[in-house]
Amino acid sequence: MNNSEAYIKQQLSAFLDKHQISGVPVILQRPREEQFGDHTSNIAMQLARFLKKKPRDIATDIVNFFPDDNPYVDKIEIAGPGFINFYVKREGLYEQLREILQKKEKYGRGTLPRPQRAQIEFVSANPTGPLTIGHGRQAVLGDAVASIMEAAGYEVTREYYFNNAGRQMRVLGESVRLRYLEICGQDIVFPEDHYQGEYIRDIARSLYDTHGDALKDIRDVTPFKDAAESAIFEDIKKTIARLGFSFDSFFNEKSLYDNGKIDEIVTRLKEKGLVDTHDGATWFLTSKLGFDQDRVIIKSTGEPTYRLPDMAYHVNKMERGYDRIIDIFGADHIDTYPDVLAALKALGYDVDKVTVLIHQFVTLTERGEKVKMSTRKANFVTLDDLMDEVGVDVTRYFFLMRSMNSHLNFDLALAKTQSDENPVFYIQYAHARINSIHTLAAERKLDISHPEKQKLDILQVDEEIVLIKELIQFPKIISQCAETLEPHKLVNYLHNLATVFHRFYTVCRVITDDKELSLARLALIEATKIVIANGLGILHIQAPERM
RNA sequence: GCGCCCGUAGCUCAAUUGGAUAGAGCGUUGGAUUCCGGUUCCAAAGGUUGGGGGUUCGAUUCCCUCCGGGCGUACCA
Repeated sequence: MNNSEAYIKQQLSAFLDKHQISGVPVILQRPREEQFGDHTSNIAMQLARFLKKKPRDIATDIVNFFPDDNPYVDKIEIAGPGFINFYVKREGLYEQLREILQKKEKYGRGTLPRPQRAQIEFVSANPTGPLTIGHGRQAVLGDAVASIMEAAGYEVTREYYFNNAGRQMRVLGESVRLRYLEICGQDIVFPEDHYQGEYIRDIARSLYDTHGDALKDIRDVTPFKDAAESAIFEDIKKTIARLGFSFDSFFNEKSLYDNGKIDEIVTRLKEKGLVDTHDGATWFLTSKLGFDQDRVIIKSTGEPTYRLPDMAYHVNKMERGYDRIIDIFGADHIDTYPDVLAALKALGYDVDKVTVLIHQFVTLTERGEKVKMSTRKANFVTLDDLMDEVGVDVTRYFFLMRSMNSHLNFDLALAKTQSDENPVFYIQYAHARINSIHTLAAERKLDISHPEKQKLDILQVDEEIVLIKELIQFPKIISQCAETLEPHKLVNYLHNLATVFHRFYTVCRVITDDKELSLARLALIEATKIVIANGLGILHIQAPERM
């Protein structure tokens, strides 16, 4: 929050106190249109029912309540049905512009009132194959959410939860074993429901390279499974690293069995009278908690369903003492979490700490036709393939530019052809352009080492003022994104900022014979560069010096 | 059938969480550069926000109902 905003809010609160009104929030918004000023309040319309007066009359009272001379507000107008529009003094803008130049890479960070710890779980794909484009969306989304939270002041743990036991993994091991036997020269029948991908052959090949045919009589799939798991995991980690981040921890579901936490959940739920056994299975009585049906947590085979370890895992997260716990799931897992949360709540944990983010699918199209993606059938395009085609920055940008609860339509052919005119380059270009102006400034012997000490109030052209106003939104954007956990808003902001900058650049020549003006404009574009670099940095997208 | 998400310009998507004349990109059409990077800028055309009701000063946003699409609705994860 900047000074003018704080001042206006304070005055409005004082007005409410004077009239002994409570329960009406004082909210300032930034008007959509430039002509409506810098801040706007709808409070007069909100108060109409309390004061039993016309909104415009109340607005007049409020305007009169503001002292004539104050350090921040230049002009106040009443507009439309009763909006109060505030026009701030320019001195305040220059002050805030200077703040950017002083704080540099710290600008916009640390908006959280007090430091908090957060854990965020995402990707969590079992190691049965390379990451797909679908995983890519979640990986980039999760990392960006984590990074935005870090910028706001959270200490974030990025966690990957996986299960290396169970049916899926046995099938994987068996798939490798069969390919291995094939390489050994045996005739095999490869079942349709096994993993068809070429990477299975690669793993089998490397086993053959190190062991020859020594494993051909081993019926146990374990060595094949283990080899596949470690090879695939290594691959996944490489892909993640290429995307520009890494996980702080990999949490193995198996540990929950080993330390008895799985059994403990059943016992504790039993104590609450929420567990029953019939038809050979153990049931979680969700119908007692308002759900329409009970859920099996231990199958008649004695094997738990996914719900049970999920519950134990979440209890574990709770006990680690985080302030916030974020789960990111694809839309296909939408039914998994209500039971888990219900169990947590029943066991007395504070469920409000948990935020579940569901993102919709990536529908991949090729020449207008939908491509169904399945790891098992191997008709998928891997995340690495995508990065090979369009690069890391475009990949990240593409996954981040849309709201997560909107389906992402990914036309592969289009992504390739557009990769050289992608919107991400539009933002990066602004950054590179500024750098190149700085280079010229240095050649002209202009001293730009201390832009924060520059005289700034000669920046008076509309395009300059608009740019300043856009720049100083940045801290608020970060805190809003951290609150709503929506990275696409930061993306949209940066794109808009780039637009405002390019417009400024077209109208205002930075380096001219007027030395004082040149230095002021150099300071302005330095601030622009800082904000773009900070924003892209948070999204883990490069801000290049030249392109 | 039930639950969640979505439906906005030709296409892909936004919309300050209920605000003023619903905005961008791509595509289409027409313009701008003796000068700091034209991967740029300006302009035009393009809309009954899927349909219908309701809530109120005010609805793309909230509620109801229908239509259409996606994902679930397992003793798979």
